[in-house]
Amino acid sequence: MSHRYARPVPKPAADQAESLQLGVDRSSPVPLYFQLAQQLEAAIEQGRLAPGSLLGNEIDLAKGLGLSRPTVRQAIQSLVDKGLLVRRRGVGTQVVHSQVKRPLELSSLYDDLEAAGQRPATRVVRNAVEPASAEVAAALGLAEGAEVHRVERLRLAHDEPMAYLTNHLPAGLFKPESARLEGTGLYRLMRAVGISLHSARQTVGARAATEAEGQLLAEPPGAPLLTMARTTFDDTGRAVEFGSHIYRASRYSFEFQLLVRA
Amino acid sequence: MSHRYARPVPKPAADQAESLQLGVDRSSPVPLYFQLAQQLEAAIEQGRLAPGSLLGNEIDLAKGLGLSRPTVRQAIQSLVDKGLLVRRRGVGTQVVHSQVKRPLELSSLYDDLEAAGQRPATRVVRNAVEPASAEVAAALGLAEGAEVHRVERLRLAHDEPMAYLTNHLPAGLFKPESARLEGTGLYRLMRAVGISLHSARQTVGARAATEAEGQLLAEPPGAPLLTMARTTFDDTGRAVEFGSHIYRASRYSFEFQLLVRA
DNA sequence: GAGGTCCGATTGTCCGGACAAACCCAGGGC
DNA sequence: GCCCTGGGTTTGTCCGGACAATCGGACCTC
Repeated sequence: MSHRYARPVPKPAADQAESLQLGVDRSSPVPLYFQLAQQLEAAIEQGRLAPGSLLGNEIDLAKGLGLSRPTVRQAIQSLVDKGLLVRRRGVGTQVVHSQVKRPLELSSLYDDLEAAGQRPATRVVRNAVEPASAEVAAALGLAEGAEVHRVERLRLAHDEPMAYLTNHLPAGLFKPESARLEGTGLYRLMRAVGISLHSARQTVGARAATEAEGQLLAEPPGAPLLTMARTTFDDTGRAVEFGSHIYRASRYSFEFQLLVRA
Repeated sequence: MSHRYARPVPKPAADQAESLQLGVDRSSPVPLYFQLAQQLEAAIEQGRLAPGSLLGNEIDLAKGLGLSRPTVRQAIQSLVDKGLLVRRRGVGTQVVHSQVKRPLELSSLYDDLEAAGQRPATRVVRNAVEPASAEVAAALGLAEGAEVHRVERLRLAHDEPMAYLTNHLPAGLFKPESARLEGTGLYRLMRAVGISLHSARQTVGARAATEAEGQLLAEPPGAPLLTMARTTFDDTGRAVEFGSHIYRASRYSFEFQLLVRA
């Protein structure tokens, strides 16, 4: 008991570039820092880089890969921003050991369900152009009475109702066709026509189901519903979508990851 | 109507460094890029930089400030990450014009209420050390039966119950004293003793109130409640807190901002 | 043995430059 | 009038280097 090696992980940290099979392809159009970030992320997810272990120092890593230090730093920084790595001056960069998943995408319910293997289906209940109500106009930044598409959809999983989705889109942005809405999510359609979704503001609450809502979702009146209202903006700051949705609380909940801002 | 100037904002974009009173203090210990970022952010918030307007190009900006381009880029990038600016190659950097607020802090209910001027109050109902249940142990990454602090609090605003908060903390991390919990939020106490909160995983749902829960929150049995379960991690990835909370849906909802990952 | 001090290691900040890629607009060709 | 091409502008990527700030352990002193 005379000797102690208290270092968290006394890893020799030799040529990680080789031991982790890191290496970049300079003929690829993919940026070098991005290639490196992807490889590191894969190594972390597959456990080849153990949680808590130290990454070799930036200078050696750069030398081993034939890159400059700024490029290596850019790669590491992108993973720090994702919450996968933590840097400590004077110590090094280590892998966070926790089940950090994804810091909350701007995701659609459709994609969520599909990723969970839930066989999502959509029934378009309504799809029409109408003048915007005061609430919708305010959310979208339009004049009251301006024309908007109104889309109402029932979302099912395994043939069971999950949620009732009501969306409003400024007319002229693009025309959501019912046939396509049945086969995929709204966001995927919007991205497909070149709208680059950027940010969203959303409110999540709960309330008791009305009679009509109960009918739609196969719940008794008064059953707790999860509500979500969301306004989505493109990268110029224009509001491109306002949705107000209700979910069966017995079947659905929101799960997400938060990162503290530096 | 023969001439059209379709440029979004045909701003001459001369010496913005002067017109916006930008300038850095090289004797300050605050990093240069951070000083610049703060000044730009202030200019945006105060409207001196109008939404949609173009920032002068990076090279001129750097020259005007006596900084290098990488430093200016670092400042701009930090604001892009916050969602305040958008870059377009070949075009320039422009201010997003939308009511982007904050991309969701890891905030405590206490701070939220205080910020809203709601005069929050706390009544500590229970504060004891006990063995961890299976659920708590799993959430905190401890062995079942390991000692944990269990804290139950009733949170009021304007003397009305708002939420009932149940938290579990690994014993030995720090001792949450009831007297201090009455005066502030749990997160503030944890930060004060040097625990650096880093990320959290949370689930938001809804359910009907039980008889006992209704009593606590002054709601009838069966009333819809908003539920939130959260596990918080420090920057080494250790779980430092697990909370499972219920909110009166009639009085409270979650509101937050999402940013799309690049 | 306890405490403070020094020092090597590592990341943080900053510089100056170079070329590539994407975008917008004007001009020319049809 | 319409399409395509070209050039100028601006950001994106990458390099190599320099010094400062911070951390943690080793060493020395008392």
